[in-house]
Amino acid sequence: MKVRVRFAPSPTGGLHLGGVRTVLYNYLFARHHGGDFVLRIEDTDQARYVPGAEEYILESLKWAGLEPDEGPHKEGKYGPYRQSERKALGIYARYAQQLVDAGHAYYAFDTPEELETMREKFKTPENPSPQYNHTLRHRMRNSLHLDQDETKSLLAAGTPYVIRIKIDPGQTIQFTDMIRGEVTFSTDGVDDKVLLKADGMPTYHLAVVVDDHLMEISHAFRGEEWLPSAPVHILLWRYLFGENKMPHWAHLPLILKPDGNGKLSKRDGDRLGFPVFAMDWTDPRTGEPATGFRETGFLPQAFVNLLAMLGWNDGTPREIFDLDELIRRFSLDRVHKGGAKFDFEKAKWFNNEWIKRLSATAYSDKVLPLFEKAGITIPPSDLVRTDDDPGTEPVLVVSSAIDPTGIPGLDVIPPDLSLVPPTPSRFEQILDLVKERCTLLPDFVQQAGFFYRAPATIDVDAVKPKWNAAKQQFFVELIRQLQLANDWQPHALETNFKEMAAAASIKPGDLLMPLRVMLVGAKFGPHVFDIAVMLGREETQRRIEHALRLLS
RNA sequence: GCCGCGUUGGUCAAUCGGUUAAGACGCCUCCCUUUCACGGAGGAAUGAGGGGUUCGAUUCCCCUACGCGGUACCA
Repeated sequence: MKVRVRFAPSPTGGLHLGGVRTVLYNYLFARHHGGDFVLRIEDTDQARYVPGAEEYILESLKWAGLEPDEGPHKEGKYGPYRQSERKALGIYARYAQQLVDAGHAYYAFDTPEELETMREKFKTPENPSPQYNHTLRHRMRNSLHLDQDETKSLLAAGTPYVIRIKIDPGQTIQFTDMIRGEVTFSTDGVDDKVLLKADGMPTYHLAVVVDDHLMEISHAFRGEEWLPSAPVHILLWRYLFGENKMPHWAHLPLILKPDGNGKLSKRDGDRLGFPVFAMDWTDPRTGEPATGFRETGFLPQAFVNLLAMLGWNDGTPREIFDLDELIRRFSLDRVHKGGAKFDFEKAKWFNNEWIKRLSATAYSDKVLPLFEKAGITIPPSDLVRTDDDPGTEPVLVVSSAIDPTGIPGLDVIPPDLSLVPPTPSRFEQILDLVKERCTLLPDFVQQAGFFYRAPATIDVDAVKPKWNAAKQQFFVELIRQLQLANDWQPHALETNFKEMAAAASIKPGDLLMPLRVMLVGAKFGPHVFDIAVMLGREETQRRIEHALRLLS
């Protein structure tokens, strides 16, 4: 049987971390088994529908590199992929009717107000939320309780109704969850869930079963919060298509908030200062904004990597994986049962790892706009790659991300020479120079901005206390020497610098820091002679001269 | 309340009956580096509680506690 999995979000808002992880596990499973990954839009709740959410979800998946094989954006032979459109085709009503005819479901004419009244009336301290079930349904207005003629005339009169599943008590429902093993429920605890709403839309319960069948889904992954309603779905499968045709279920653990307990929510992100959604999202109805991982400066590789490790591991101490490697190694039996608290510090660590491992050529296009936003213009000549080959994908360059042996700590360079990276542009060379200092993409502006803009302020306090005439004289001489230097390379500059220091009888260390502050403006950055080389002769001289004026 | 699921350091976690209970993040110390990082070496820190089963339980079973989820014409 062909492996087919689906992600079935409802377009009600931004795509949450947990949602992306569900997608990821779907995707990894599908790819691992050579199967299909389909996107199905569960837009059956008209009241909660949010325009733009579907597009947002799709774009998020594209960013993360987890594009579905089929979906509303890419029709396959199982379409349409929006449940509202499937409803219009009469698909769900047909199956609901089939259930009614077989005696497994019934019409219920109770209005929302009547339901509310019922809940109030039967509420007790022992049973705070009475269910519409075998103990109560005979007191309600439904075709089980009403006599046939009455039901017929109600129907004929166009009275609004829903169709509910008829759950018989005293049965044990059991199934094997791929993550949790045997799970058992008694039907005593499950209510007569609505299958078809008064507006003709199916509820999730009907839709998930019908569509999983029609779309030939072989394995169904969803969040743990769905576990309690699994018996309804199993019964539906039994009544409609046969339990033996049912997909294998896997209920994924939740992603929890870092402090305290409970599901991670957008609120927690706002409160603790980290993103929860994949990309920026503004609710079109409330105007409420939320920041995304993308805009915070995460690399999609890191995002996917960290999400994969939140609830799964390959059994080795290894933690850095690219998508291909995850596909190769993913297996459901190594998915955790318990929920995992989200740790933003660790998330940032993953991002820094990926920034370091990749060549800047892989993400310079994402960093460039950040410089521009900060008012730093990069000259076009700095963006040119000398041997620019538009056909080369500048992605995988280094490293331990590719480790076919699986032996921890053993880094293997990929033998695949077809992935020769392009020669970095000057801008990219600069990014490569500072990347180990950056955990989020915007950090590059702080770490490399001085290459393009002379420091607005110079940390003279770091230099002034130990400043003297001899040092002043040294730097005046240095400017002259730099003018003469014919080998403009880090090592040559350093050698020359140290010789000068020796000649002036000053410890090189006492001069290195001042030089750094002159060029950078503060005490940070890569090796100072790398900076000078990158800056170029004139700019280096200019900055030293400028600083000298401030110091004298 | 009822039903279900879960519970190894602060966090992510390995272990699939026998280990000095890995590793990672974070934290601390030191080294490297006359910057900031990277890197390297160390350190503190873990099996919720109680019963069983067993020669032996973190591991299997039961109970309790705690947490989470569900209990909608929401998904």
